[in-house]
Amino acid sequence: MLSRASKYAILSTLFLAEHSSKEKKISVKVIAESIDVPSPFLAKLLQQLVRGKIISSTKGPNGGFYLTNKNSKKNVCDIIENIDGLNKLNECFLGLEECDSTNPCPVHFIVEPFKNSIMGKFRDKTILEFAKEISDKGRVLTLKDITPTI
Amino acid sequence: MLSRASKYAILSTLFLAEHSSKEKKISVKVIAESIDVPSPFLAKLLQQLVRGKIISSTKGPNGGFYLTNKNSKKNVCDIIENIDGLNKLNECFLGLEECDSTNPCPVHFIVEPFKNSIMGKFRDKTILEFAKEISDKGRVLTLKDITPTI
DNA sequence: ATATTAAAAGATAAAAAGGTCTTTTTATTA
DNA sequence: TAATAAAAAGACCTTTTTATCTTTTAATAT
Repeated sequence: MLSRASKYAILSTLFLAEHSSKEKKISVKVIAESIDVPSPFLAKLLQQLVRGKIISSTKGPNGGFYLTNKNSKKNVCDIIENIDGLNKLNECFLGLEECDSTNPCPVHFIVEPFKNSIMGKFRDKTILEFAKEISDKGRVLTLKDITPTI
Repeated sequence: MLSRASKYAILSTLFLAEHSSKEKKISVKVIAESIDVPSPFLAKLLQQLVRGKIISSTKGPNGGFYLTNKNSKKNVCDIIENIDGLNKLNECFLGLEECDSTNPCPVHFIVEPFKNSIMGKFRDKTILEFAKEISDKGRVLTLKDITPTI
């Protein structure tokens, strides 16, 4: 569905929304360990998100990554667009070049409503709102194996 | 979403359902040209589908690929399962190891209903029914650029 | 100023996906 | 039974994705 890159980017951004601020920047290393993702790879992604103005960063001691208010009004679609490109999500389920309601692929009318509505939700909710939901409802935010040690 | 391999496999199987029979077997070359897909790569996939009993084949002159009645009662899920494995479609949208209604990822309740409904449809309709719909409604079945030359 | 800390940048490597080519096997038909 | 046609099998290549490592740049604190 999405590339790992996009998934890591989404998780990181949500993590920053929940845990960082202009006063409390977070290093790649910490983010990578928290969501359990390879840190040099994540560094690349975060740099790209900075260039895309999805997140912010400063160098040096006490530097790191964080979200400005403006950043936190971005949405999940913006992240996907920045990393994978949006047509990754929009393209035909069977990979046909031309596939729309006038020239549909065999599964077009099964898949289309699904795609529209999911895209809608990923555009409607800001990162901030997602992050709020996460802390309110205690959603999972890591690739770590969370199976409890009984 | 799906690998190209799965997409090619679905298109080929639907193509066979529409155009082949025990009496009219079709060679990789013809299938590959019809749906516009690289033929040596498709050969591999078709061989795998044969091993998975999704399609049938015979060697030698007038040999080729075709569907038996039993084959044509398989569904799209069977094809995906054979090529990508079903968890490719089932796995968490954000790639989390543990993601279900008790331990949901941030987008779980957005994505889950759609996944279920799409999977349902891919299980309900047989290849035969899909193929009928294609010939009835004239759905597109090729990766070729079908833009008309005006 | 200098040492330090952390991101940025770039080069490189490993793995997976996608694709090709060659040889072998098997069924058909002439 | 020999020639042929087509799948099966397997080795190999290419590109993309994922991941790592090293060096450079820029803030900050001392």
